[in-house]
Amino acid sequence: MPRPNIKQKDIEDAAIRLFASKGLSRTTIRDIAAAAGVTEGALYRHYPGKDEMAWALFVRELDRFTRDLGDRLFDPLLAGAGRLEAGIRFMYGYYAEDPVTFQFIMLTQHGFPGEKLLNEETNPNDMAVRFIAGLMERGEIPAGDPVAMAAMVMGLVLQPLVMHCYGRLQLSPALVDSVVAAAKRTMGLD
Amino acid sequence: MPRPNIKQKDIEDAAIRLFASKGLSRTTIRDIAAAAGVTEGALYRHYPGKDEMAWALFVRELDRFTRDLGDRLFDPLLAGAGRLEAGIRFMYGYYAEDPVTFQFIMLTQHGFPGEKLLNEETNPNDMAVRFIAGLMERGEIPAGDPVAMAAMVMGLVLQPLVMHCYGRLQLSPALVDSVVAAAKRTMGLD
DNA sequence: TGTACATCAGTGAACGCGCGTTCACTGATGTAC
DNA sequence: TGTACATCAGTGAACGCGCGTTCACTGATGTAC
Repeated sequence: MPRPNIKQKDIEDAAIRLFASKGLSRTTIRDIAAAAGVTEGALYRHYPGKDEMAWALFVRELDRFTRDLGDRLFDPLLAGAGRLEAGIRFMYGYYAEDPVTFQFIMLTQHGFPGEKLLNEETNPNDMAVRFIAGLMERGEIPAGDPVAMAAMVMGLVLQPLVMHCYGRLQLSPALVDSVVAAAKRTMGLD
Repeated sequence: MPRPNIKQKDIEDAAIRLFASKGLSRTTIRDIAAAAGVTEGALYRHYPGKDEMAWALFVRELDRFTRDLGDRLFDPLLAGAGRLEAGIRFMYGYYAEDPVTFQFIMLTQHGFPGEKLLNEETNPNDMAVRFIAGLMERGEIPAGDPVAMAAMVMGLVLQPLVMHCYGRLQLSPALVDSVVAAAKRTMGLD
């Protein structure tokens, strides 16, 4: 009856989609299995359990996103303003291309129990802090607390995307332009 | 054995505290009852169920916060810059005074199923949109999309508080000053 | 080339725990007379 | 003032469903000889 196949990707795609839309705890193993066209036991061929799967997918996607963001924020061909702009455009492009994964990354972070992530070095916040600290050290922007500045800029950049998730705000090239401009002004890069 | 008393406040305080720290779905009725020094059934004397209690508390606290925020953003004695500054200082003061409730308001919103809140008119986002739209109409700040501007400013203001929740960022008067300055610059109020 | 065997993703039914909820009860408080 | 009664917050034990997880199984694929 069963014809072996590569269902793992189906399971992971379904899990990310459901986690992103319903949240970790309101998504059940049965939800995922049904959406992937698989029985419940199949999940346990690839992951030891639901929580482990969620965490593994979260880390995988967050690492991928953070690494690509870092490529922009530390592009050796660009100066500070260009790096910031490239980083912001990357984030908005990523969201436009794969909103489900982006939402998964953004909204499920608060859903995990012990703050496992916050010790890691591979997350967008720490990346932004290092980027800003570098600019301050080289005198490209006024000195200050890089952690505070990173928080303000990340909030400014990401909140419009959150509002779009909730259908409150339309995305447009003009919006991205205004976010870039506002971020530059906030950092003192204009 | 039982001595009747006003345990309802104990239950609600415990619930808010647990919801804020562990999230809605990882907080159980037994957690709340134990923290409030009450048996599980007591909760059902005041609310029809767990979800209804969580939602009622959330709406109550969000309404209170939003109303007080509105008092600052529409203070007839102040102009635009003063209103913005008063609103931001109110939010940081509220967080400093009652971080548990603030965290409950900020972080549990994503934990509810159908986006019940987003239809309401009594939430900080809509308040900020109306505030900014008013400034644009009166020409106090450059015209633009008030929804987009509200998202950017709210993100800029709130993200440092989120980072403080996670122990990443210290709060200080200087930080609040820099947030106020950055918000004014973002809105074109300087 | 065919045969025997190990591997392993997926099945489908069952298990059992944790959770929200229920319910008959208790006893303190307030009120009518 | 005392007595009878309604009310109602809180008790504590139990219920039952939904959930994550388990497990004996199936059958397709790859490999050794």
